[in-house]
Amino acid sequence: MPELPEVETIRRQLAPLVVGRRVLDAGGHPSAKFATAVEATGSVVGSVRRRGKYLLVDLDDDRELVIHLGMTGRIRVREPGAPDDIYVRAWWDMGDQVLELHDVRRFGRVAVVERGCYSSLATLDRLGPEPLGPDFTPAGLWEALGRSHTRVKTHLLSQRPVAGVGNIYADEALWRAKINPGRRSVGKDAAARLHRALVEVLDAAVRNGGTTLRDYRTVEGATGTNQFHLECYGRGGEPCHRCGTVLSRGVVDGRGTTWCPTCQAR
DNA sequence: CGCAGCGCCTGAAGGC
DNA sequence: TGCCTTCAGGCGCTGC
Repeated sequence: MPELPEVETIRRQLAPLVVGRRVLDAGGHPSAKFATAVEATGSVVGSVRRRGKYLLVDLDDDRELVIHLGMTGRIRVREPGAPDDIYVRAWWDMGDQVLELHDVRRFGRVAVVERGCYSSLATLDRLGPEPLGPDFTPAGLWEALGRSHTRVKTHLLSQRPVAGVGNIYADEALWRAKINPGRRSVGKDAAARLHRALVEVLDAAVRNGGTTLRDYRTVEGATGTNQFHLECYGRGGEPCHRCGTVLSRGVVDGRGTTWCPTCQAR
């Protein structure tokens, strides 16, 4: 599941391949989530940016192509004329190469919008600060968490207190910060620990090229290596690396969750 | 406006 | 072996 580190890894690889190139033709799966890919036809690609888990491809006519990878989305750049692949949900032909969104489960989506106008994309429109940028602060996180009584993990997944955190890094950061994922309020000290944990976990994951559990691949088709550094996610039933207690596995607001019942006691 | 609950998707894995 | 069920889960939408 591509979260911030995975999308950032993709962004870095994609940018030099497409910047300055013109979209000669484009198309998408007939569903509304992908059909608007065609609207980028004729535009020239500017910079490739990222906000949270959203890939933002600037176009030269004050518009931008927004791509979300959902659960199983992959970005590929291939030579034209390759055999059909039934899972290509959107494509942009740039002449001697084709940019593709490959997405088995179709949880991803594509949109072409006026630059910075995200009213049609509610989550992006109300996205929290970038966790690896200057706007993400311990005090700001504490304040954001205090505005809600939603369980802290669920709140993180909403993308509002901070951008780009999904199930893997939520579990990792909460474990590192020693916060129970089901808590409905977080004190100032705990918020500061969570802030630090999020920055450390996400920064390390970017340096490791993302976490590949099953579907995630870089633009070049490689796997990340961060899966070898996970302390909590996917380790239910195994001993906590801090205290040795067997990690619990359960469901928090419908999301599979792993935590240490000792380090992260209520 | 906030938020809980539901539906979208399909391959993999497990049960019998 | 093969069929069936369950699971994975980000996010948009609906309705209270």
